[in-house]
Amino acid sequence: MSESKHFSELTPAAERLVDVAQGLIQRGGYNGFSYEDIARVVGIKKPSIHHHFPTKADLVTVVTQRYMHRFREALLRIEGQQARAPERLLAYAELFEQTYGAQRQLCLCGMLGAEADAVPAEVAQEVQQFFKTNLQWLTDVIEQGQRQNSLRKEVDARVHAQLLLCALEGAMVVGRAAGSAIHQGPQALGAALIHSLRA
Amino acid sequence: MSESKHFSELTPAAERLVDVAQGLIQRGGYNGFSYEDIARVVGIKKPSIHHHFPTKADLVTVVTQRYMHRFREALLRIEGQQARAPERLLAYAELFEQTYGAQRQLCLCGMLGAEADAVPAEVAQEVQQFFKTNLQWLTDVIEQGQRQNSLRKEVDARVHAQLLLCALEGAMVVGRAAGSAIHQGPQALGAALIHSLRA
DNA sequence: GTCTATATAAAGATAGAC
DNA sequence: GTCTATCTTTATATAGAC
Repeated sequence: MSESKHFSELTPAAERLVDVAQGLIQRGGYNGFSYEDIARVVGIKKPSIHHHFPTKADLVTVVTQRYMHRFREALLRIEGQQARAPERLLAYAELFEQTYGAQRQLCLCGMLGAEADAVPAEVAQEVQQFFKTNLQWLTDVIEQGQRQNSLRKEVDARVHAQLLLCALEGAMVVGRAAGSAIHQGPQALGAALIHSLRA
Repeated sequence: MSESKHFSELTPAAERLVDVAQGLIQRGGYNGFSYEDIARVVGIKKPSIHHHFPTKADLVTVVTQRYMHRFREALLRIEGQQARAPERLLAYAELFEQTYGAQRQLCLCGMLGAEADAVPAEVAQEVQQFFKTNLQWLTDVIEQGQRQNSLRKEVDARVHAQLLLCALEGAMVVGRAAGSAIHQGPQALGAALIHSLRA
């Protein structure tokens, strides 16, 4: 377990590697890419990557930590821009739509979560934190909406937080797997679910 | 693209390999297991596997075809045992619970779907068929329920078929990734969703 | 149907020069 | 920070004996 840099201290070269690695994971998973794949895309040689990230686990840990941090920033942004719970939930669904929309990329943590048994323990731990954070945030928002009378009071906030998160993560998996057979992206499915939650 | 045996013609030895391969994929994904892993579990040597399945793509194609076939059988069984749409949907959710419940295994096609860009084309095609079949079946059941007045008529059957399928697939991914942080399995989440669909 | 032996290539990683 | 060269291990696969 080598000590790795914090994502805030990355040089431009290292940041580029993290960018490319993230995209490759979102497409093919942890075991679906290699340092060689990154090297090809970035235009350097394989061993140069080890200078920045000694091991693959180091690299992916930083990728995941940065992803998590950016997601937290996005949640804060939503809180700053939307006052009411239903709108906050819709904006949340939009985050998943943006990830998926561009190139049918999966949520990084969705992908790594599916592979949980086949990734380094450090990575699996970051991924677990990602989901705990998201579930807590969604639960809080739903409870807030119930207090403010914008969401139905009869539903269990925790259950419906999970329902929304799972539907969004699942929409990306099923969407890319089913190809053109599916026409609803995460946003549309999320909106349908959120609609049924409204007071 | 070598011609491979049909899953109905497997010898007991070959069937055992398919069993083990399926479990390994459900835990670690296509790129998360090797012939060596299978050999270790089954108790034979690696090259013996090639006698039954020349390539990894051959093996996984058969695994997926058999999985798909069994799933179709399960859908037929539900149709034979449950007359009403809400009960059919609950029985459907139960299928996912059984897969996930035992050892936190993912749906085979959920896993392979997530990895779609990193698996052989033959496999990706089987997976696509799996999701098309499931979406069509769920849509039909929901429409039937709407005609029979057991499910709400205002909802879009196609959208809610996707919603249920995505929530169930997502529940497995999120559940294993979040660890003990999640307490609702696929069945509980599915039941909550189906409840909101009832007329 | 399974084995040993072997081939080939890829993946992850290190050493040391520039 | 990047390179060439090299090492080690693993993955996938083949050949041929039992």
